[in-house]
Amino acid sequence: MSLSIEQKLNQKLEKIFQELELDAKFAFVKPSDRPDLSDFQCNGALALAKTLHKNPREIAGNIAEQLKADADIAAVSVDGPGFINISLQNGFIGALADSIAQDERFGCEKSASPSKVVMDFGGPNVAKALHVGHLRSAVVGESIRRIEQFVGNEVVSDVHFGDWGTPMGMIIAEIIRQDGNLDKVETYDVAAISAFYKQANIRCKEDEIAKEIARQITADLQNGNPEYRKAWKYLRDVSVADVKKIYAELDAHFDLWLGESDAHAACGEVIKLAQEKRLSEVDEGATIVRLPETNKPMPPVILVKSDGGVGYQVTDIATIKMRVEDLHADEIIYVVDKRQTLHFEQVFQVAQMLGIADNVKLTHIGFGTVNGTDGKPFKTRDGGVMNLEDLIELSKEKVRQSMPKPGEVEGYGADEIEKLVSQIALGAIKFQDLKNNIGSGYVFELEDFAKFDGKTGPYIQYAIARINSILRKAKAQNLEEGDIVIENDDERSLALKLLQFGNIIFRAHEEKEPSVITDYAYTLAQNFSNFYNTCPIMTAQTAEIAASRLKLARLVRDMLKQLLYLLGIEAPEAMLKA
RNA sequence: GCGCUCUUAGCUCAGCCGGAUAGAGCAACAGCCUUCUAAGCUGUGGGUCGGGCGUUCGAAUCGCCCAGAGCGCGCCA
Repeated sequence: MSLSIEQKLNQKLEKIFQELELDAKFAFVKPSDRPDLSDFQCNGALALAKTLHKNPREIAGNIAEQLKADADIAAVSVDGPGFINISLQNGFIGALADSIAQDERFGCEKSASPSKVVMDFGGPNVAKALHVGHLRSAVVGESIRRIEQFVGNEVVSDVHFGDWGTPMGMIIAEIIRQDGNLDKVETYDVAAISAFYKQANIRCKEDEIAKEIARQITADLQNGNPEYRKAWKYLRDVSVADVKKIYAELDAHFDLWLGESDAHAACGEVIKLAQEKRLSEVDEGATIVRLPETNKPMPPVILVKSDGGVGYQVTDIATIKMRVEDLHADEIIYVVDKRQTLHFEQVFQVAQMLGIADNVKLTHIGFGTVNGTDGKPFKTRDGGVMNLEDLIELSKEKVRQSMPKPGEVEGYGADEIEKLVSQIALGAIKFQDLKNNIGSGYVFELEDFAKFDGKTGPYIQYAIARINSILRKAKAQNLEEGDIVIENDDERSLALKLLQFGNIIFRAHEEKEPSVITDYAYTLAQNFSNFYNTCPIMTAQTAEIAASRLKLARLVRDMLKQLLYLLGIEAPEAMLKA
């Protein structure tokens, strides 16, 4: 199994650092900031100079001297205050590229000690259509799920449906208010249920009494009222069915479709445990757990509300308990809005106090909100939030306009065209979201989700489609792959880029940051575009060059497809243009 | 009030456990299709990295102060 090129160079450096009795912590390279001077650089000498009180150039010189002896390295120089610039032999680059070209993991090893990771993302609610706010959780969550899986972890994803809170009581109350009873509940579809919820929402905002009724119904529902339970089950089932459709379209995969309600029994255990450990107390009618005061405001966690119902703090704690006991999770990753940071800090802390999270790593990946141009969470002109389905359709329509009509291109009927439209539109939407750092929110520009130029999903899909086209032609002419030979700059930088794959995956996994992959996929596709323009394959000067370039192109195609897969994006075989 | 996050090109964002000339996309302008898909490529212009002080041989990056923005702070989720 081969290593990424950085790992290879790091190993060489580590050996030298050890021989020179230098701290190997600084024995690492990064792609050069000055590509005009070198392929990679090591700044270790600068860092070491501080602690050793030595001249950085002298330290760098000693390291460089040793590196020069390495046959894989073409040139080493010490520049500026003590940068070590390293350039590689073309033969070395070609050989490494050859080795990853025959490996479906491109030289990226799986984790030696895989762990069981439970992922919690999606977080849809009963009776609420998914809107743009749900896009990030689904898209980011799915990407991280695939990255974790790729590095070798066993991942179980759970949608964690919002089906146990006050909104449930609000809907039921509203239906009773309008119908007099719950007899007609099972005749309502999602749209009707959603309409009830909207009306309930307005009513409860204006009317304290209505709110009180809703709260009481919620508590009764949770505590087992059979009539409410029956209606609730129907509402929940209808909502789940609806939401499944859109997650399927987004290609977000959930192994479990559990909700807050599934933690209800465990909630009781958590409450009991807290009492036994004397961690809970009753305050203003509610059962709470107080948290140690720090410089941060830490409001107490409410286990049981004063009306006897449970809120999402307990259900989340109880869910941790279940995930540890039933699923044997080593790590639980939550991909949830950044605004929930305090909530998760509280929940994690109580889980630890209760001793139910002793052997599990709890991670909240808080993503920034999708904002409007005013910097506030995105709203449509009428003040509502944009439906996810509407957003997707909008992007699709834009793609459709640039497409040939069904039948115009051989082999592309209505179904094939529509499939293509969907792949491209969703590629654009997901990439648009994923290219932003998770933590920082981004401004939602409607047009951006229907843009296909520049740093976009379709740009990468297009690169793949062009390579596919070459591969078809090569096959027709019986051109076969041969050893990779680096004979010009564009081939060289493309190959060097390809060799970073393992390192990129490692970073994306470590930082839980899909934008590391979008960046890499984009620059790789960019490197390929240069190669495409300057390095003809079918009309290359010699058969050897053609064979080498063919392998490079195929490798780029396979890698880009893999990268897109890790982003949850499909790669069409071809891209058609009207 | 307390706490968290943020302020980089006209716009949207990278870069941030200190290092060489601060990058990309979009937008603007100028070029490139008898040659593997122009959803592409090449080039040009565009920045006192919010302001100030400090630490350092060296600061967009670390610390402090100020200004501005967003978010969060017990019975919604």
